This record gives sequence, C-alpha cells and structure tokens, in this order.
Amino acid sequence: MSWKMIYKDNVWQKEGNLLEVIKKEGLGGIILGAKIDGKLSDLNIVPKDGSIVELLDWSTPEGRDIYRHTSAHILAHAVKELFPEVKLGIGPAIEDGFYYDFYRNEPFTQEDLLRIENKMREIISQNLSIERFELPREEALELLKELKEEFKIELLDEIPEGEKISFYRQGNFIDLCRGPHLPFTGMVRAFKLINVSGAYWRGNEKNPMFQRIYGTSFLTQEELDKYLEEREEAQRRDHRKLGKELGIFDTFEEAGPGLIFYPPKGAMLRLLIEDFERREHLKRGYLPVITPHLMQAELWKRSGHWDNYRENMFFLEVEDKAYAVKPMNCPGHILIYKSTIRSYRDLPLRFFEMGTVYRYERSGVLYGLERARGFTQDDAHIFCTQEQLEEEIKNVLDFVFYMLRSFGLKDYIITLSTKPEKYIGSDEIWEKATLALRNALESVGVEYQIAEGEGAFYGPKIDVGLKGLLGKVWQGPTIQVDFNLPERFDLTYDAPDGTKKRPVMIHRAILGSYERFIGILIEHYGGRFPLWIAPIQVRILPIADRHVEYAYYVLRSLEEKDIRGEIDLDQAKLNYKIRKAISEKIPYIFIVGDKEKEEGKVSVRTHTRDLGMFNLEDVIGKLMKEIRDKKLFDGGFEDD
RNA sequence: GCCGGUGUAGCUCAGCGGUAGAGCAGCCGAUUCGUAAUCGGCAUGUCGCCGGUUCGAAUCCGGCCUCCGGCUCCA
Repeated sequence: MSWKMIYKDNVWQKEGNLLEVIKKEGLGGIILGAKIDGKLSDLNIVPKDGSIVELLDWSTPEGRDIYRHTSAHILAHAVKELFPEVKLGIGPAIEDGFYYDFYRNEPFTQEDLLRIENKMREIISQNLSIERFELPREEALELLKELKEEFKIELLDEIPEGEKISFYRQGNFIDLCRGPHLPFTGMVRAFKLINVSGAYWRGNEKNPMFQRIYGTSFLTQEELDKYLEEREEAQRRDHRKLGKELGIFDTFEEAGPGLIFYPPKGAMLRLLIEDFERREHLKRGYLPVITPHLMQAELWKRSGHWDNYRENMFFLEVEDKAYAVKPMNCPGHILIYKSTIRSYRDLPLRFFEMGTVYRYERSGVLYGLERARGFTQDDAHIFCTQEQLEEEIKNVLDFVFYMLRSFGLKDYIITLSTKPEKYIGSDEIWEKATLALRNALESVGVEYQIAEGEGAFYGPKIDVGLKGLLGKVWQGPTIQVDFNLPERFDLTYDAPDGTKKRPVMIHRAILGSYERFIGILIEHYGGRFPLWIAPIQVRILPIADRHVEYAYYVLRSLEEKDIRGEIDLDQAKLNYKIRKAISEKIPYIFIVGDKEKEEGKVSVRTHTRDLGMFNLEDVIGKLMKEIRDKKLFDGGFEDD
C-alpha cells in the first residue's frame, strides 16, 4: 500500500493517510492540496497503491485556488449562519481572490460585511475539519431539497451522468462542490472581504440577480496587506482620476456621459501620437482618406449595420431623411473604393483615416477613456486579392508591434479567433484567411491563443488585448478579415484576364482608439510619460525675479529646437516650485539662478534627483536625442 | 440595461431639520528665496436636478441624472 510523494526536489515512498504523512514531515499548514496521478485531491485521504502524489503549496496556482476556494466556503458558511434565508449560488477562486454569489432580497450593507468577516474569523478559529462525501444522484437531490438550495439543484441537474456528486461539510455547513478543499478551516490565516456587487445567476441577464461578495485571502497578513496596498497604488494610477488631474482629458455632465474632452495638455499628447502615427502610415503605403461623420440610413442598411448594430447607433432626421452618426468607418471607405473602376494593379489599396465614431454604449459600461461613446480609431481598410492577404496581414502585424514597442507597451494578449457557427463565405476562403492570419503570427514569432469559433460572422481576426490596471484587458490593435462587405457592396477589381474579381477586405486598427490607448498609457506610466510625448517637457524655475530674463532666454533656446517648455513665475520658494513640477509629472526641471545665468548653464533635475549643472546647449542636445530615440526610461539622461 | 453604493467650493472632505465650513488650489499683499509645501489677508457655492413633507430641507421622502464597484454587453 505504498505511494510516491513529490514536493520540490524531494521524493519519498510513503504509505497510509496523506494528511498524517504531511504532518509527520513537518509540512502541516504549508501543503494546501495535492495532485494525485495528475488529478487534484484533498489531503485527508489514503492514496491508492502505486500512485504518484505531488504536493501543492502556495507557490502553485492550484494550491492558491484550493486555499481561496475554501475561503469562499468559509464566507458562505458565515453568511448562512447570519442570514439563514439566503440561497447559495456558486463560489469559486479567481485570479486574486474568491467570490461567492448569494440570492437574498435585502442588499448586503457595509456593516453586514463586517459582521460576516467576524463570523468568518470565528469559523476559522474553531478550526473545523472539512469533510468530503459523495452521494448517489437521488440522495444528493434529497439533501439539496432538505437544505432548500434550489439553485444548487439546478447545478446538480447539469452534472453529467456517471460523474461523482460530491459535497463538502464543515460544522453544520454543507455545500455541493467538486472540491478539493483544505482539510481544516483554521488553515486560512489572512483574508478580507473587498466588496459586494450584483451578478446575474449563471451570467445570463434574463436570470435573477445575485449579490456577489468578493474577497481575497493570503497565507500571511503581510502578504494580504501588501496586496491591499498594491490595489490602492493601482487606484492612484487610475487614468480616470490621474488623467483628469493632469489635464489629459475630461468629461462634463452637461455634455453627456461617455463624451471625451481634451484640455490643452491632453490634446497635445494626442496630437503627438497622431503625428507619429500619420508619418508611419504614409511610410507604409497607406493613402489618407477623410469621410463624413454622418451618412444616410440607407447606406447603413446596405452595410448591414442597420440590422445588426442599430441599438448601438445614434440617429437623426433632416428633411425627411434618416441619418446615422457613423459607428464605424468602413462604409465610408467602401464608397471611395467604389467611386471608380479598380484594377488589380491598384491593389493592395490601403485607406487610412483617423476616424471618429460614436456608439451608443449602454450606460453601465462606460469607463473613462477605455469605454466611451465617442472615440477616434486609427482605422484602415485594406482592399487586396486573396493572394496578397498573408503579406498584408504580416505587414500590419509588424506595424502593430513596432508601435507598441515605440510606446513601451509589453503587456498584451494576442488572440486568433476562428470560424463561428454562423458565418458567410466559403469554407475554402475561411481556411485560407485563417491560415494567413496564423502564418503571419508565426512569422512574427509571438505567443497567441486561439479562440475557436469566436470570429465575427464575416471573417476570422486577430485581436491584441492591452493590459490595464487590476488585471483589466482592453482590446486595442485588431486585424479582421472581411468577406461580407465586399459582397454586400459588390466590390470588384479588374483581373489580368479581364474578368471582374472580388477583393478581400481587411479592417485594422493599430492602436485601437486614441482614447483607449491614451488611457492605457496614463496607467502604464502613472502619468509620467516618456519625454517625446510629454505635453510639457521642461519646466524652468527661476530662483528669484532677477533670473526671469535668463529663464526666458532658456525657454527661447528650447523652443528653437521644438522642445516644449514653460516658466514657473510664481513668487514662491524653489522647494515649492519643485514640488509642484514633480506632482505635475513634468519630465525635466531646469533651475536657473545666479550661477547658471553667469555661466550660461542650467541645473537639471527629474522627479527623483538632482542631475547637476550643464551647459544649456549640451542639455538641449541630450534632450533632443532622448526625444528622437523615443527613450522610455525616465530616470534622466545621466543614466545613458 | 441590471444590482448596490455615491454626489457639499477647482480638488480632498466636514456638517446630516434652524438657513454652509476647513485644508489645498485661486486672488491681493509682503517675502527674492538653491533641490518635494514662506507668511498674512480676501473671495469662493443653484449643497447633482426636479418634486414632496415641514413654519423651516444640504439634512427627511419620491423620481430622474452623473460617477463608482460589479454583472451583462463590446461589429
């Protein structure tokens, strides 16, 4: 009756109860669960003869999940003790913690949460043993009826025939659950309930709404505190707060929700990004186009947006004609394509537009710059032959990664979405297009995941999700192959053999939208932008009035080289001006006093430290280089 | 859109039935200053909006709106 136990670099041959063995080895409280022959398991069991038992501790994702899943059970246990009328939903571990869904008419208040936390502490200090038991379906149903857990009965119905039906019990709390769990409630040492929010039962908005209590737990209080501090730090970087503080963007209640305004600094930042991107497009053979924001409804009927996207569009009527504000730029570009006869010699044809679109997003989904009702896409539509598809996609991908690199973004998730159940176009063309996307990804050599069946009905696509704060991912770059619109608009080109052929269309955005991208940048840099896109690059601080004249001389010298500077004329002490410049996250601070004036120098500092005194020309040269190189490090040119 | 929370000066917040306050920012004055907050004075408001209760509402009640936490959605 012996089995093999593996932990870190150790291998043992053991027998008997796993939990006992772990205790004897001095690993009690460290080992949270086990993988027996590759399957997750509780600890309080006797492994089968000859099995291989891998021990899981906090350093493994599975170990953390077990710990937090048990935390969720303790939460549910506490809630049932305090509010016996509550019905249980589900309660899994998630990325940074856990949640449990409860059905209850009364909302949980902040005070309730504190009471629940206290009850949880009680349950933990009782150190109840957590036991698994399995029941035949009939008996499981009886038990759940007895417990009056109607939602759990719904879950039971969906457990496939032949699969074991397991329950977990701690004290008088019983829950239908696959497990595994910690062996004792006392093993959860540090936890915190974070908040309550609504969540539809089983994620369907037609179902009743549950109250979801989110929490997190860690092995030690120190780790928990650290996590909570990180959350607070993340909130300080939140683009919605920081972006407004720094004057990057604003919204106004009287203008309407989800409509973005750019004050001067934000507008400067955006223009700098646009300028850079515009030049890159022209270098890469894109042709600029500009299309109206308003087009007649008829056009949107032909494009299919009327049928498929109407509830997200803004409409208006003028002279008995219905118009729609564009939610997308494609129909406009298509009209330009169709305005003349196109030859195969014209292809690929790449139309680029910084196209501002408006989408009527449901009120609850708006989120600062990341999800707005009006935004500007760096949009292009490439019309090409099937043969050109792969090469074009490859070029777009290169472009995408070049841009992300330029802005210093490295955290992204790439997804290739393939043919869904409902689709148009032949299987051959789908296969070809999907292969083209895949080949392009392979040739660039990036990691990507495949979302089987997640493509649009009109074609497969590549999406790049950019990581924001607190695990949020926002779709930025996208490359979508489209077989539908060329069909609907009867797009053609003249082939070498004189026949009319249908082009393929690629919709693509490099950054996604300027709004969303700027939101990501604010959070990525905490408002401390690389020099080349910083709205104000240098703030000049004259020490006393007699240095103002020289400060202007310095400013003019900067302006001559297109460096964006300004002078702080406040009648304040140097310390105060420095503090102000740092809090405004201005990359370089030039201090000018008697010494500097006399010698034609400036003293330079960043938000962290004094870099010393330099000849004005030398500093300007260094800054110009930093701007030209789009340098990302913001610790100052001293660190070259 | 749904569930819950929230809204007072430009910002951060106090006041919670008797008619609006602090700090910072702003303005005025003094100070002319060397690497993260100089001192003094002044002014600041449809207390989110609409309606109701009350002798009296920022405060209590109802509706609407914004924003926040989620869910759903995201061609």
